[in-house]
Amino acid sequence: MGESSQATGKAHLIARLRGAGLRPTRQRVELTGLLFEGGDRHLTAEMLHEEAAQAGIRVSLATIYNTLHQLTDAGLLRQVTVDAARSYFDTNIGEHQHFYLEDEGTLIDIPGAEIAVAGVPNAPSGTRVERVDVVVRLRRD
Amino acid sequence: MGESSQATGKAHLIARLRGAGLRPTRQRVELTGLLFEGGDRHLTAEMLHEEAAQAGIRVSLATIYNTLHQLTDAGLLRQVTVDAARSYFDTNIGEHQHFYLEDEGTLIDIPGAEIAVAGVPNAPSGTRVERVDVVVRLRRD
DNA sequence: TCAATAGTTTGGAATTATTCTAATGAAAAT
DNA sequence: ATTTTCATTAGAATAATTCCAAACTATTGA
Ligand SMILES: [Mn+2]
Ligand SMILES: [Mn+2]
Ligand SMILES: [Zn+2]
Ligand SMILES: [Zn+2]
Repeated sequence: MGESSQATGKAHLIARLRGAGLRPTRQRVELTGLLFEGGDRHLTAEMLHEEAAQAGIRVSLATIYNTLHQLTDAGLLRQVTVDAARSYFDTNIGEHQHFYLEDEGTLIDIPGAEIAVAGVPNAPSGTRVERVDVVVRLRRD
Repeated sequence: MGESSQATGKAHLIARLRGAGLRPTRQRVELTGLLFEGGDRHLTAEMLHEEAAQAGIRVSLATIYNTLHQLTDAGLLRQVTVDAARSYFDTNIGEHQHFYLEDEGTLIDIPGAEIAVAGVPNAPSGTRVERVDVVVRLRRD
């Protein structure tokens, strides 16, 4: 086992990308590594770009956006809209909701089992519910 | 009663603006007229600008943004973030939630009495809950 | 193994919502 | 009526995101 546990998942990452119908390019493998190694994360395109640079990975911002959208379309990421200024991508695709710290721009998961929404009226005819999002907005006190 | 019921509220609008600490300028009076005469509405800056133009009111987009933010800060409007591409302003400031028709970009109110969120964990220390937003995202089926 | 093909990356330009600026205009105060 | 304070505006500036066309790379299948 010459490789650190960080690199352990490389084959898995490639399988993941293939499963999503995406070619496992150098960029995609490295980005999915950053995204999925290390637990649940909420990050913007800019944040991921920065993190990649930090890790010595050279990827264009266009590729960051492409990859985030492709992974989202494949169901491996979820896009979270809480701030008009920027989009967050969530590596946790399980059922859960969010605290949003408006002062920080930080998202915190609320496990889906803990929170419940009751009394949602029937969806207007011709439509179906795609998702129910709850955002608990927080402010420093 | 020479004036149509549309114009009836002019004095009221002026009082409303004064109450918010805003000078009742021609533009603000006309914009608040469009906003608050005619029930609950959800609209973007661009939509309001267009509507003003339609009504023969000449207002710059900068003033539209200024006014929407001032009214929001004064608590007469509420900003709704459901789409990364644009900001909606809601003339209904009562407690309620929303359906969001993603295909149309349309918001529909869900009365606050009908819907309930249970099981929200305590806010992290140092923070307080400012608001709990529920968005039921709909898709054409 | 090696083209041929289809899909990917990239720098930089373009787009779009929103904000900023500095000059001009209007409301409130004196 | 004058002065002072606040508001409006055109257009420039910002910032997130998307688009583009050229250069690259993974995959295919001879
Ligand atoms: Mn997209
Ligand atoms: Mn603002
Ligand atoms: Zn999350
Ligand atoms: Zn509403």
